[in-house]
Amino acid sequence: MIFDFLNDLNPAQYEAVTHPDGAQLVIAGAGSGKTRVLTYKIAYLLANGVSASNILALTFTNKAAREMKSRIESLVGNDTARYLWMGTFHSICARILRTEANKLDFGRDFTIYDTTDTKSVVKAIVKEKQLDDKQYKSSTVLNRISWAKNNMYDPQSYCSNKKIWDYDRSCGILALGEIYVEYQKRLRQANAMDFDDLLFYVNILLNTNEEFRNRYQGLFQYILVDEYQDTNFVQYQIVKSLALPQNNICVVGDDAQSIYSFRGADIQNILNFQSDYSDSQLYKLERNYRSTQNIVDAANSVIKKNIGQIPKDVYSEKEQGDKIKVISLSTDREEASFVATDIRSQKKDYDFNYEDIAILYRTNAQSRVLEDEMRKQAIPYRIYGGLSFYQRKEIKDALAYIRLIINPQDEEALLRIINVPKRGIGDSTIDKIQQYAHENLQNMYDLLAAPLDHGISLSAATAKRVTSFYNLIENMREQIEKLDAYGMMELVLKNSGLLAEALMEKNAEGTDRYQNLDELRNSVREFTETQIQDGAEFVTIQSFLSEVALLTDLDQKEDPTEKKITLMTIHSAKGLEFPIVYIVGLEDNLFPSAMADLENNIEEERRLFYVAITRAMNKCIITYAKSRFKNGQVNFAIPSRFLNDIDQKYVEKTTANSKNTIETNQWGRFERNNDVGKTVFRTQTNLKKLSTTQTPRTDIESPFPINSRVQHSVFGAGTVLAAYRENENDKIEIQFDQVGKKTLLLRFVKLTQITI
DNA sequence: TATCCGGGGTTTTTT
DNA sequence: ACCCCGGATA
Repeated sequence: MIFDFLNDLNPAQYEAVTHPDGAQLVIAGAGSGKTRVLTYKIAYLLANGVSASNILALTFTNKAAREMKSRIESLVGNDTARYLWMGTFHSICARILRTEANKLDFGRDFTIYDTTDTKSVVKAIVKEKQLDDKQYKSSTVLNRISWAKNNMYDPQSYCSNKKIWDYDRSCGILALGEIYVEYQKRLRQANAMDFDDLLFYVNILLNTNEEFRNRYQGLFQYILVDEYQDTNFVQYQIVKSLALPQNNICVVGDDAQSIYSFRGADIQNILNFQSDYSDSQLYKLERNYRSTQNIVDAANSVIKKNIGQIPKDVYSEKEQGDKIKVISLSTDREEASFVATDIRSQKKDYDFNYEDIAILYRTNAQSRVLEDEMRKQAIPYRIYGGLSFYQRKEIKDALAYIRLIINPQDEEALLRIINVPKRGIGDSTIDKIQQYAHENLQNMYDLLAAPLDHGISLSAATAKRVTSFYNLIENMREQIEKLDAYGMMELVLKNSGLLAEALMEKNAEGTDRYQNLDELRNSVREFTETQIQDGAEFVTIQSFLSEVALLTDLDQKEDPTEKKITLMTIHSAKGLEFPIVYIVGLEDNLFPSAMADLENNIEEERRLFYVAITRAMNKCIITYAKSRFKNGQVNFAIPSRFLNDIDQKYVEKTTANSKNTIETNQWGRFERNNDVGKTVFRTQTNLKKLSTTQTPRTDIESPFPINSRVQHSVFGAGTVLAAYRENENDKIEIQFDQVGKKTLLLRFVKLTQITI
């Protein structure tokens, strides 16, 4: 019987899966089988004769899409799942735009600019407009532009909007509109889109192009959206528009797990779903199949502290399980070493495997210490986020060659590789050509053929080098129709000289780079083979590149034979589960983040904590450190307020060494009971050369009297020469005499007394 | 043109 | 501790 698989579902899941046509909201508590419902629902539609190509399923990661597809294939017993439109918003939009690019006056081989590219565009604009790059930091500008696009403001409407103008004025960034205009112009000239453009343009087409709208509304008869609580305004609009007119739309999510507001996600989308679709049906999945009762109950007690959610009652019928362990350590190093040691004992005493274990943290920066410690204790680990494979320099270089070959207008790619490997084309040469190109509205690439013909003043030797770079690229361009993706990648690696360069370097770094390039080559081959298996006749390098641009390292294939623990941020852990989860760094100003002390952000941080706890199936171990090395100096921390949010009856507290108290007096000396008498100073900023114009003051209260001798943990002894007070910030600067070879200025912060 | 040095600034989370 | 940039130097 083809509907046999429905027997796998519990009653609530069954109802959701077999919901008839129309709008449907599935509120799925953590671990309640959300993915299962989506998967089975699609299988159910297929079994009912709906054609795969008429189903659009939007997932949060590409990996989730892949896994779901293969699961569906095994449920329905054939490979029709291949024709599903399934992927992230970004990859689906990219796919649509490849075929519709001409409607927007883009070429179909447009490049997708990543953050590095967009940053560099913004920097160039700010520089050319002679704006202050402190005020107009590329990250600030890009955040703002991203916000604008996510809210469907094009450059014109951005500039003419009074509210936006007021806001930008209050931030002292009034030129933003102007930058946005120029930015968008540049991207267009480069035949490039950024991440936000992919969504933005699809929505533009839906709003303005009737033929387009009819085509895709007709194509997507059924729409399913995973993680709906993390959709932003554009995504909301796209879904809303595509679902018309029949509104066969099924959204799945959990408002308690909304953690992406920083990129525009609006929790209201899920809260308002029922009023947006008046005849929608609500389903709730409340039974958690993942975690023990203790974990579920503890997580519930945390999330209860938030107000304004869809009421639900998540419960587990698994065993009670261990209590959540909360462990206090004195430094971040000790925290890492505790975790490593504990992992080894879990593995030995309880027979867990490495792949059962994850360490989750709030910020990527925390991974460093953990990594060191894992290596020290010989624990195999896999780290996600941070510098991913496709972010590495050599990989980006190789891909930039491909980008330029495919899209000669791609100026960022050109700038990246014109002198990589070194071929004697320096900054001033590049500047001249670029300037000429911009002034005369020409493509930089076209000028390279014969720069002297355009009157660009270069020495004959330099011009020759430029032309030969042009010929290098042109020669490869000629092969693009003939060679498949793998062939092209081989050609690029060889002809560009990147492989040779890595090989020449006879150090560890060089071999590393060589291996990475080799891995890139392998991944192209793998890609090519998979596509052939899926029925493609000829796999182009274009298809590889467009895939890769939207890949995250979460999407990387993992080798199942390699058993490793997982290190990742809580954000990337969303949707995953592990038998044992360590959550580290539960300190105020870290988790919750220092950026989030405003009342409306604290709830999102708390949801993040909820997400972290609910990743755990059997054991959840939480740690915090009393001091942490950050930005080159020791910072003292107090335990996260979230620790108090957990109902203590689910918690077992351990202090690694409970006698270890730290007290600081208001000037940042602190004394430990085990080394009383030693005075350690907390410095707030880095040491810097004395360059102050301030006049020393003698009238202020200072723990360091003039001419007294002090001992610094790193810089040794010094004499206090002067003290300053910096406005009302309770900061005091002290000038030491020759420490090492330099006169140093230290800055101290007045601490409020803390006791841990 | 390439490389080296030093100063200054810096940190949330990601497609 | 780290990265990025600019200026000086080879």
